Amino acid sequence: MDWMAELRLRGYKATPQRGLILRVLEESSQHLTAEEIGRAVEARAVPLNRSTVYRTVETLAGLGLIRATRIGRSTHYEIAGGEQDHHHLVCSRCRATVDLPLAGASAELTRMAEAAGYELESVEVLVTGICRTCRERERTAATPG
Amino acid sequence: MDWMAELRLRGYKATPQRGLILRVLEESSQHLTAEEIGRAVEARAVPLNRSTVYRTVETLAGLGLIRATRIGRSTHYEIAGGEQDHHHLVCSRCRATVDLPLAGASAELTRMAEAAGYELESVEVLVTGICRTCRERERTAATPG
DNA sequence: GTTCGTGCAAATACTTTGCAAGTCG
DNA sequence: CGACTTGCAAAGTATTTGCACGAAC
Repeated sequence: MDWMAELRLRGYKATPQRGLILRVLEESSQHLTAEEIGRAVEARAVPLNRSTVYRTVETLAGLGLIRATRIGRSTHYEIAGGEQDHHHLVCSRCRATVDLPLAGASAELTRMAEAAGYELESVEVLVTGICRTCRERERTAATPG
Repeated sequence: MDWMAELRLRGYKATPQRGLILRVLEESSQHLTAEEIGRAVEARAVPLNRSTVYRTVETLAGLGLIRATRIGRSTHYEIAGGEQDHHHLVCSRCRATVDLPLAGASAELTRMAEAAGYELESVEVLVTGICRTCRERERTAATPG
């Protein structure tokens, strides 16, 4: 995706910072925090202020180019690729996260929201559990010996 | 519910602070933040340090007596009454929150989590929308004249 | 009397804001 | 050139921690 062109097309300035943040998110295919985005961009030898990260992700989320998700105490960002209705399964120990492709999950939710008089905006499903790795680590640690 | 007895029964000290926090949550039937809990207790003329609130809600959540939910940037707490599987519909404007009784929502999620190698712990569904009041206020505000 | 819990103060993590300087179109 | 962006520094909000005193059992 040519992010620079996309930004200009929408009437936003195509700055190197915006391009880098989008590229980093695109290549990571992960949910990154503002801090992680900053470090990833800086790994490319481009200094990037955290305020800029925060302001940029807000702008990009507003444009629908990226999606924000609160996990634990920080907000994580990811490229708003194809599947709109995917959610997150997070390990409560190590924070490892996998996506849950929850295709039709919001159908009933929409109905319920409308019944409550709300105009639906977003559905965020956050499932927590313990991943296999952490479970095995804990089992091993618990083994007497 | 006799919270003091419940606490002692489980081997925890039954302090007035714990009792008050539980009572406040029970009576509010709302999702309160740590700050709101503190203010509500203090409204009963009992000073209550915020650290104590945070430590207490963590303890009580660990005991399963209350439930924690992240809404926006702060964590909200509520009495862990009957319906385990209820979730939240929040107005993105005024933060008004209603419960969504999502009975069987986690059945499929459990299956998916297990398929991913996770042992399920919790399912949190956070739906945002615009409540009727806010929509009407905005419509009125937008009316030319 | 011991152990656990609380208050206080300071620290931490995450995020937001005001303002001057810099860049894009 | 002018509007939009960035960097910097400082502030703000939410939460956590160390420690000494105090309360519950």
